[in-house]
Amino acid sequence: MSDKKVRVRFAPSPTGGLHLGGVRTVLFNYLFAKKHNGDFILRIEDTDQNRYVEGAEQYILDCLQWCGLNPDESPVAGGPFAPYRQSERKAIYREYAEKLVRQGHAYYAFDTPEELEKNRKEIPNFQYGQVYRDGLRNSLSLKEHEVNELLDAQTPHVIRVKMPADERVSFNDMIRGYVSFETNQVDDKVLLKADGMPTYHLAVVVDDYLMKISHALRGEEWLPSAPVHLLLWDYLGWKADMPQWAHLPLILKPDGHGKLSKRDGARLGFPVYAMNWFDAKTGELTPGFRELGFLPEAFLNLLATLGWNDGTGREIFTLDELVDKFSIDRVSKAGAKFDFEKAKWFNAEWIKKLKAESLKLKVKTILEEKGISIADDNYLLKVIEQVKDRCVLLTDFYLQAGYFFEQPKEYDINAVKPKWTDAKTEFFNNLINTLNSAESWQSAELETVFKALAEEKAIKAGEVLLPFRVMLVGGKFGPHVFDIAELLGKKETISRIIKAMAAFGS
RNA sequence: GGCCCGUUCGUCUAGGGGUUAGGACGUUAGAUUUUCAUUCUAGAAACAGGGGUUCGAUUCCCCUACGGGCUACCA
Repeated sequence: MSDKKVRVRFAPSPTGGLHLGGVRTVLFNYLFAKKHNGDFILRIEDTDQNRYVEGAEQYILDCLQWCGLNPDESPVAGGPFAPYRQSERKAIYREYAEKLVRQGHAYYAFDTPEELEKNRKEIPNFQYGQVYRDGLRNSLSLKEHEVNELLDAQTPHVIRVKMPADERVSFNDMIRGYVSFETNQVDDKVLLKADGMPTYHLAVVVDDYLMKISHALRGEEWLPSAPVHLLLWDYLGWKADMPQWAHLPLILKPDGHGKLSKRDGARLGFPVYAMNWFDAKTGELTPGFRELGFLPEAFLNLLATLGWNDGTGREIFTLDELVDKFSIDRVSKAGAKFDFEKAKWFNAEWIKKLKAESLKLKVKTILEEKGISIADDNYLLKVIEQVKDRCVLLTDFYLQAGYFFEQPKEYDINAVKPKWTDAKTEFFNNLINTLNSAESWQSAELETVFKALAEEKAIKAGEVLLPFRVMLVGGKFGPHVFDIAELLGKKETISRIIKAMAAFGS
């Protein structure tokens, strides 16, 4: 690593929710920056007015905050290179685009979208570049006075980069190694749109330069446009300051093939966004990992190990540990299919790993959303400790912990009824009395008392254990019954037995 | 179609000229838990194909196949 300060950026466009691939790109940028004591910058690419969605910027900020990947500089945090919203930097881009035109590396193009559309339809393999640019309406093909007239008349136009002929552009990708392109194959990308907004190609170069970005980590889908960016860095005279590139492998659909997309979530039954995203334009709600019950620690962890590993076989890492272990040369080249089962495993591991105290707030929220009010935080802590090993998602706490706070609304009758006998009725009636007179209320003692009574009534403990569980819990699940009874307390336990007896219809 | 990138169990991956090709998820079987889950043990499961180079190739090279990405006044 050179002694130049490491500065990386993530530049999402506020056109929708934050995708899995997006979060992973942020994460890798963040890890890389922090690993080298550098800065992580958030820039907003809000230059596409057609696709811009109100609220998306805030949503992205919220996602990053949920994940704990807070930027050092951003439209909100501010910073020395403000503004960080590209729409607010419009004038800057125009200046550089015009400079490129003056240098002869870019030109004005007056073709309308309709004309271009027609060409694409009629000419096979049409591309605005080497082969066809002379036949189109631009400042390269038109006479100077014609161009000036068009410009004076405020004719809508774009600025396109002029790709050179017969050159080979190459660079060394931090992940892929040597990559090279033939300039003849690359088209003259639009740099500045007719509305004066820059395209990604111009903006990324100008902003990365101005914001002193040292390393650019982005998705592999950007690889084909890398030569455009490389050339721009060169033409603008900034070659020496060009960041080092890294193109991250894509996250693919778990079935079939292709890049994971928003639609896949609904189709395959798992989220593809970090958090719920409500699109105000379409009125559509796309579910997120957070609301499904994922811990941010697990979410980050699973994303980090999708395409990266530390070489030891270890899979569970905290964010700090990831920062410590991260190394760009251990990022794999091949795309990874997303596996929701493994994602859930990560979450289960994290729920087990985290202390009840760390889970408390989130569990409390989930229970309260289900209408369960929590009066005693200490009690909640004990409950969480009891059940957290059996939860895969945070939302599982409703099923696994809910009965500690309210009596079962219904019982798994089928588990009890067929084997119910008068002897059992008698047993439980006796049990109520026994428990009523119990002096202490400890799990182990309750178990002793319970079993002694069973023996006295000549009933196998196993015969009444399950009914007892169903009385307290409502179903055939949960921790050790007597631990549950202990937590529930004397009064509540007895009350549940009485209530259930009635429900069992005995 | 063109260009670019990629290819180890079903999935995520480790490895790397000579290995019983390792781990994890999932799966199967068993143990423990008088429920369920956890936990534990064991099992099945992979180097895309063809040519080189080499004493030896899954590993290096080439070709093919397959997969993916890009090919917008979207990012």
